[in-house]
Amino acid sequence: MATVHQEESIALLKAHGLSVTGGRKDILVIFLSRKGALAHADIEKKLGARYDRVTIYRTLQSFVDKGLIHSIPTNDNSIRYALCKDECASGHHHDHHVHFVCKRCDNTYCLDSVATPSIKLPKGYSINQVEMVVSGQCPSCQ
Amino acid sequence: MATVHQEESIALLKAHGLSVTGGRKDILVIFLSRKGALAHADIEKKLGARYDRVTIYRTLQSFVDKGLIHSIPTNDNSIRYALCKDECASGHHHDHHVHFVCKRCDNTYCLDSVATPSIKLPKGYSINQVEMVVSGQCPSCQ
DNA sequence: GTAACTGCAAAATATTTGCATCCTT
DNA sequence: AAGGATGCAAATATTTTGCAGTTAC
Repeated sequence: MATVHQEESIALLKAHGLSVTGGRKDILVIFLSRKGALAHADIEKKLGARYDRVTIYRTLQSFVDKGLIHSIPTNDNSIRYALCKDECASGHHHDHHVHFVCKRCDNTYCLDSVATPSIKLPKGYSINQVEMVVSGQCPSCQ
Repeated sequence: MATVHQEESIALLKAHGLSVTGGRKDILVIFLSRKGALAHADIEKKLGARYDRVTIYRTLQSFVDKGLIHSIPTNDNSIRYALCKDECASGHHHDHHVHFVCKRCDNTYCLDSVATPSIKLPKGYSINQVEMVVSGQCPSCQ
């Protein structure tokens, strides 16, 4: 199982034009094995002291740049990252799904099956991107 | 005009159970005269060196606590604050309107006239709050 | 007069940058 | 071998906390 994610992470890195290194593999495996979104601090905790904090910053940034992960806005100032779906091209994210934050267990999920509803804005606004973050309680916490 | 906001800010502070002080008045006047949302840094810049940075932190926090302003999540890690509508009670925000971030001028607007569309989640999720942030170009920047 | 707000100093935390070294391709 | 990734040190930025003095009610 860990092996599966190992190989998948290598393939993903290559597919996104990133060189395969230990740190990138390990961080990507964390994303692959844990479905929810992760904050910088979560990753640091899960990695133990294996990598420098600076490396994590740079790795996450490179993942975002290459369209491997995307950031999810939260109102508590903690940016979280989640894996992108295949449609995400480098630099152009098309994550038109809804993010769910559980107020009980604090996990963040990407509800891939739920599309962001279409929305109509007043005259003069052009829409580029829509982010929708729903909070409440997830199934495990009911 | 500035006078109008002065008096309005005093009334708002009292209505929300906050004592009226110079700093709170000045910060609230900024929110009242500038319709868009503001980040901590924006406020600090507009205030000049009149108040300590710590005071601004604490003032914003007290405004949020008392339901005077609410925070808007953005994906660039900068929390922005905007005035709440009347329906916002202390601690219980009911901001079911859409936030719009202009990618050109970087202003954030609360589109009060636009309600967040209703959404249906998979079984097991209970919805507590919905945040919707649309980005693109605002009318002034077209 | 009392409770709460403010400024200052300082601590704690988070993020960025430069550079030398090491690793991937 | 060359370019990029990493670790370390340090600079910078952000946020929090404690305390003494001041102000609002």
